[in-house]
Amino acid sequence: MRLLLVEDEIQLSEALNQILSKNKYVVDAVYNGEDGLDYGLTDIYDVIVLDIMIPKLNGLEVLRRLRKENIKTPVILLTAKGEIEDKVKGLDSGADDYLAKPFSIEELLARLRALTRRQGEIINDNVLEFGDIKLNISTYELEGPYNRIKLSLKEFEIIRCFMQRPKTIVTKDELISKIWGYDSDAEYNNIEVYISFLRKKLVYVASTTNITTVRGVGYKLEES
Amino acid sequence: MRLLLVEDEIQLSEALNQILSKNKYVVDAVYNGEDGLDYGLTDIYDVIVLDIMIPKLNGLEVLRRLRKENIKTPVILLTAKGEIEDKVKGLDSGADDYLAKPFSIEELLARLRALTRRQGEIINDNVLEFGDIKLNISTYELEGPYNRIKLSLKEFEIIRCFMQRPKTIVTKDELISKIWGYDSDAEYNNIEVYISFLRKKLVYVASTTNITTVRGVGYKLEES
DNA sequence: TACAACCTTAAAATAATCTTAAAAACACCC
DNA sequence: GGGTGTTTTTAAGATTATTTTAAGGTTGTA
Repeated sequence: MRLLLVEDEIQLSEALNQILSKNKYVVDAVYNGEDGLDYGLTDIYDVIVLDIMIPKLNGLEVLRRLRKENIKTPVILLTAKGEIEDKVKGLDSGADDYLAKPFSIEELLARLRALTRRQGEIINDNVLEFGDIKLNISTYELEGPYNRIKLSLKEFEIIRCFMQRPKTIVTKDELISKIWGYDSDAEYNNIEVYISFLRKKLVYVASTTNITTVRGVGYKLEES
Repeated sequence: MRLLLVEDEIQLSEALNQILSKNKYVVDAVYNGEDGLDYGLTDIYDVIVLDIMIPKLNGLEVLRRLRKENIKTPVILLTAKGEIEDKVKGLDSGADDYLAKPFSIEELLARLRALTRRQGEIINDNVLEFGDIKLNISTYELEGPYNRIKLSLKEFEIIRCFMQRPKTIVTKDELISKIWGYDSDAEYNNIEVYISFLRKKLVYVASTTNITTVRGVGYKLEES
């Protein structure tokens, strides 16, 4: 689960980074609005934690521009006390949630869980499930009815995309920008190779799910 | 074993720092409540020694907020004589132990040992167990079915991390921040070297457990 | 049938990790 | 303080897993 943290107070940022990392988020921390926007635009994050009062470009502006560019990543805004009512709640800022400073870490974690859960996955501690397969987020292992097998990093990231929104099409471009980076020049064939690897492993664990190809578009994970 | 020392009297702080360091604690010293809270929130410490009468934010308040943020690090409160009865013992402050000034260093060390001992998973007096190996916390010895061998400090701390939560992945970054300090610039290769040492010692004691590597992520301790 | 998209496989390239040895730092003892 | 043994760090080459590339085969659709 990739998380972008945009917070200029170094102390707070580092504390949050530690705690979030401990809670299995892969955290990128930046310290001003400009960087926040740049990073956010890559669309590789599952959730963004965004302070409002930050240098160079304030949080609300960052959020507005992200939404304008059609980035739908869930955002939690961090606000100093009192800021919420006036500026934020009033306008439809496009945020998914707010949290007034000072906040409890537990509350932040709870809201993060809520936000990331709503994206369609069934989370069980740190396991992603669909049909008869389980993907262990912390061991990178894929488990089926009769077997379990280790996945490489790329294999893992790809099947994770599928399992986050099963039965829906994931395009090749989406996979490339999510896994290789948005400015990557990786070839479609790269994906095809990994899809082939993954299909073999799905057979190996004896799953009834399969990755079907949607010609000209991409792939989706289904139960057969 | 990482220790946070929150004490504003420079003389005392430095003296304690010296002694604690000599007793194998990795000490971070701060001199007021605010910093104490910030550092404590990072949740990287195994124990916190916290004076009550300190500037900016008093020790009890620091403790209260740590607990509110769900930081469970054991805390020893240092109190001037007479403070205990009134303020501390009465309220459920969340402290794990108290020590009235002036105290003997030996007493502090004893209580620290007691506090840090109670943390492990399967503890038998001061032995951590998993599979067919035992790790003696006070002698730094690793014991397997057919042998026993002394570990160096770093070797000990690393395998201790594994044995506190066996079968789960411990990342390299986690190990570095836990054992070398969170702002350390130790290289991954350091860990790799120690993992190699530890594997040899696991073979030497004829254990069936082994440290498996999860490429790109970290290591975990397993039974084979 | 022809073409484009896709699949599969093996090999080459890259990157992470392992292992060793030696240097440096540290602790201990006289 | 100097010598000795231990621990930690650094460095370099070997090993292994992963990722990329490339080439030829297969499939679906116009």
